[in-house]
Amino acid sequence: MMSHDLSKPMLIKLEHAFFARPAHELAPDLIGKILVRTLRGTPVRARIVETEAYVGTHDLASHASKGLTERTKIMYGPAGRAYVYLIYGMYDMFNIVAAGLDDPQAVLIRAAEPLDGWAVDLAGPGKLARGLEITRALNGIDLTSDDLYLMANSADQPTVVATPRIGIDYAQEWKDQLLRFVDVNSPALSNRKGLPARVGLI
DNA sequence: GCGTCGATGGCA
DNA sequence: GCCATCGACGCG
Repeated sequence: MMSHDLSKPMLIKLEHAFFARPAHELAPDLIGKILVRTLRGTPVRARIVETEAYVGTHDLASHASKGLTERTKIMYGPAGRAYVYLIYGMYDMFNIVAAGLDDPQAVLIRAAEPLDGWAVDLAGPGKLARGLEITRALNGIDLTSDDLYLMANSADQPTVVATPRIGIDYAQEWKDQLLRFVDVNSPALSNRKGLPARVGLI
C-alpha cells in the first residue's frame, strides 16, 4: 500500500493542458506557481507573484490586436509555449501562450521571488527575463522542456488581487480592465500603486 | 518619496 | 513614431 503524507507539500509539473484556457483565467492561476530555469546545467527556481493577461485580437493592449505577423504568430500556436519579444530596444519580455490554436492569447510574467537563497532581483518583467536569462532565443520554446518549465506547489495558496495593467495607457477602454494579477503579500511586485498597503484580516 | 527623462532597436 | 521598461537624476 502506498503511503501519502498530506502534510507535505506536493510539487507537480504543469503540463500543456494547464495552459490551454483563456488568459484571464490562466493569469491569476499562475500566481504562486514555480518557474524552473536551467542555467549552465543547474536548475534555479522562482515563485511567480505578478502576471498580466492579454486576451486576444480585440484587446488593444495586445500585440495580437495587429493580427497575424512574424512577431505574433507564436501566440496563434498551441498553449504552453514561450512568447518572448524585445521592448524599448533592450528588454526581453517573457510571456506564456494561453488558449488554443488560432486564439492568440498570452500571459506576461512580470515578477517573481527567487527561491533557494538565490539573490537576484526579479521584480519587473525586464528584470525577470534578464535574471532568468530568458531571451528571444527562447521564443517558441515548449514550457514543459527541461530548459524552462513550471511547477505547482500544493501548499502555496496566495491571496490574489486584480488591478489594471501597467504601461498600456494607449489602449483606450482596455487600459482600465482588471487584467493584472498580484500576490498582494509579496515584497517582489514591480509596482504597488493601487494596492492596499498590507493585507491582513481586512 | 515621487516625477521626468534617455537609452536603444525592432516593429508595422 | 511608437513602445507590455529600467535606472539615474533632481527635487527641497
